[in-house]
Amino acid sequence: MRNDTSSVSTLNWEQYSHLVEEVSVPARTVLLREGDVATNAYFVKKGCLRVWFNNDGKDVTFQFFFEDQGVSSIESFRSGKPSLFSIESIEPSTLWVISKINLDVLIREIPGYQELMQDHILQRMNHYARLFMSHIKHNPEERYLELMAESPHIIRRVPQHYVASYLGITPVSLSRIRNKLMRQKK
Amino acid sequence: MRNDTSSVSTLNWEQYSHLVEEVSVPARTVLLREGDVATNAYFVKKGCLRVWFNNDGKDVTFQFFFEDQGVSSIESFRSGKPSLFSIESIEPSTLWVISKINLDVLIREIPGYQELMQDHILQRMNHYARLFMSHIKHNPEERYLELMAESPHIIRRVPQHYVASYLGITPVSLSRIRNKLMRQKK
DNA sequence: GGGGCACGATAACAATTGTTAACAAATAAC
DNA sequence: GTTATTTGTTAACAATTGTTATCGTGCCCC
Repeated sequence: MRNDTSSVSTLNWEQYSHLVEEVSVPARTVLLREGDVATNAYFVKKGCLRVWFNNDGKDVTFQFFFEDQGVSSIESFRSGKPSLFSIESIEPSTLWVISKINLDVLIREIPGYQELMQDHILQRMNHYARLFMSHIKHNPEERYLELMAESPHIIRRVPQHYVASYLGITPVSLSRIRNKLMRQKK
Repeated sequence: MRNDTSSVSTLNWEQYSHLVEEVSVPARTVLLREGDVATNAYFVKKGCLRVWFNNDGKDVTFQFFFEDQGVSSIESFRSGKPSLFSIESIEPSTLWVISKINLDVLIREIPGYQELMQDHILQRMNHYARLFMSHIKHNPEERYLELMAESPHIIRRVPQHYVASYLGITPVSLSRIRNKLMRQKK
């Protein structure tokens, strides 16, 4: 399996308005369905998204996107093969949508795109490496505390059962961990 | 924390013998100690290495390297800052060692080094992403079975307690999982 | 070949997590 | 406003994992 969701570096999208379309969607709207071929890339203007795949009938959420982040299935986008995951809105969201064809134009228009992309991939590599290392060195409670410290916006805006999935535990277990931490705090 | 061990793509090291030195080390030899600044990069000719860091007095092993793979702390190497992890031999090993200065020369001599590096980083990103996703979708037993299927050489050559650490569980638990799988097989 | 060390299996017990189900509370849909 | 749906909490029980300790084996070193 190849995983490669990708947040395109911050750009001033307004100036490329001839190539991108602004779209508003309600909460829980699927933008790309697992198994379909990606034809668009998205950039979050307002709201948030999650990326997930089906594992024996259960959602596994492995990434969240918020304002000023871009997301697409690069692999499906480039290869034309079915995407291995779905992209879905969590909150009602406003997005810039760009088609594959227009993105190719855009790439030629942006100076230093290669370098942007290189930096971006290096950043993502470090992100995943840290996630992996967090899992082998911390237990679920510690991972939750780490997430609270490093990404409080995720805790604040993402429904708890998606956070549980992201932490690799069940919603019930996360609820218990929160309960335990609350009791300790008092 | 920044994580960036890196296996340089396969190269014919013999032809660069004026820049690299061949060194043999016994098992359990530390090549780079956590906290020290990296001055060398290594390439495994024979044997295997592990990369680990100290977490509250306990080893956490998060990567293994075998024949024809290169390893260094790129970050420490580039920035001159202390390395966040140690590199240590598991088996008696023969390595090609290259100094920072000579690597810079080498980089200029290798045609298409940038592209090699780009590919390499993309590969590593996918590797870490898969490791992370494996952790949130599988339990320890499933992860062990996956490791057996995808990296049997790790199971074969790496001491079990390092494998346990890599899987994010205790040696005792891994021993139980193996015992359970053996009993099921009969 | 004796002594230490690394490695792995197992036992006993505590702690955590998964599973299933029932029940609130909040939100969305009509 | 009433009805569904989604989300979160809690309980009860099973299963798994962590912790600590003991034991045995194999290996290296002197």
